[in-house]
Amino acid sequence: MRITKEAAAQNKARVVEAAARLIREKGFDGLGVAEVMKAAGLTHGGFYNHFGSKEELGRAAIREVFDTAIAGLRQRFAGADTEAKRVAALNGYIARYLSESTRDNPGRSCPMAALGTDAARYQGAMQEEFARGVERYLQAFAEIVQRGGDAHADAITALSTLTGALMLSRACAGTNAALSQRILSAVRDALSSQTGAPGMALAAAR
Amino acid sequence: MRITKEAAAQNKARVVEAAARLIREKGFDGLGVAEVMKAAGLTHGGFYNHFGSKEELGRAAIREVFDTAIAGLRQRFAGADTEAKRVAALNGYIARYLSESTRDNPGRSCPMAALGTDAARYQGAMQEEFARGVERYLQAFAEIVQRGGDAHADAITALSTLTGALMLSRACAGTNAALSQRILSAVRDALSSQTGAPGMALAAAR
DNA sequence: TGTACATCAGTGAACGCGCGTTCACTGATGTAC
DNA sequence: TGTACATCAGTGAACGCGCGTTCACTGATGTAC
Repeated sequence: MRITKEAAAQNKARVVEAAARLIREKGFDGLGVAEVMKAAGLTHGGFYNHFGSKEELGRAAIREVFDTAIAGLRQRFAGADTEAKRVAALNGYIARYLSESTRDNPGRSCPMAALGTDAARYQGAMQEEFARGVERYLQAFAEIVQRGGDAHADAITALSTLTGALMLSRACAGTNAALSQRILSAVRDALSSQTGAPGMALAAAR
Repeated sequence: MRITKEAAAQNKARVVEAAARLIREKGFDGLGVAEVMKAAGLTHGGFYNHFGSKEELGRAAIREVFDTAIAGLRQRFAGADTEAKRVAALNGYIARYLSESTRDNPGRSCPMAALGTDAARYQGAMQEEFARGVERYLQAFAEIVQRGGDAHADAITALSTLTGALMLSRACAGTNAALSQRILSAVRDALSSQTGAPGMALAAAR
């Protein structure tokens, strides 16, 4: 039965949101069209009223995931207008990024740590969307987090360390809880010890 | 037609080697049983003479991948018995790990950077095998590369940075060559600037 | 050391399940008059 | 503002392809005597 244009747009948005969560939890290959539609409260048949293909949904989900992540990043540093506040926000960001809670909820956290190695195999539009997302996230991170020095290079190094650590921590979580925990705390300590250093906050090296 | 036991064992080894390359290139889901058998010069029907399931092959491939990687690591530092040689080997390792050549040949390089986010979704035996591999690699890395301080923690931080950078560099390679290149060189520079520091070689922070 | 038979690695066709995609249908919405 | 008709979001069955897995078969190897 036909529904309001507005209702249809909301349905589509819910499908994209569901996909943004599920793609991080299960990967693009592990995600089913029917499953996503069900998670959005719909049946699978109507999928192609909104998307030309599963890949088109994948692309929309990747954009959504980066949009959310970047918005969250900006919000975390929104009020940090003094050096002290900036350092506090930075430490909070690190502690949260490398927390058990984040590790155990990939569906709600960093796109790069959840999809990074898959993304290297994406084709066409999905590959483009992911690369654009990485660039946007790095850009936002460099702008917000850093002053002086080569901000972009520092942002790259810091994010590499963060995403790598979260990814490795997740890979071990199910079977070696101690190692998984040690990865989180080791990298947390390493990065936190730098946030106070003037002009090189969050840079893993300089 | 029946063949020599020895020949059969060689065939199985070739299948595992092919899988070890292909799983890094395409991921476990993207890898087909028939494809792996063909790459090993066989037909798909005989697969179940060697393995109980595709997952069992996956497990063997993951072990093989880590075995190869750790052997390569050990070899690189084999003759480094002085501090100067150790620093040189370390710089060589970093330069190679974060090279275009490595980036463009996932099938022959680091398991963690090629499979990390997939591994977080592995189940059962594959998950265990991967986690064991990470632990073995970290152990080898800590023993070989580091002296003094908390070697294991430093190894974790350094490897997180390396795997994260290689992964991100690959995700951008197809669509944003400049960014991909910048990721490699930024992290190369950041890590290389530390290898000479006494007692904290390769530690991203201390 | 030969000989006869059982074993089993490899082959290629076939099965069957999952999943992306298509399709006929429904009925409320949007629109033309 | 009503009215009649076309549109189209949503439904659920069905299609069809890919791929993991199974199976009957082959013939050389391994083994029992």
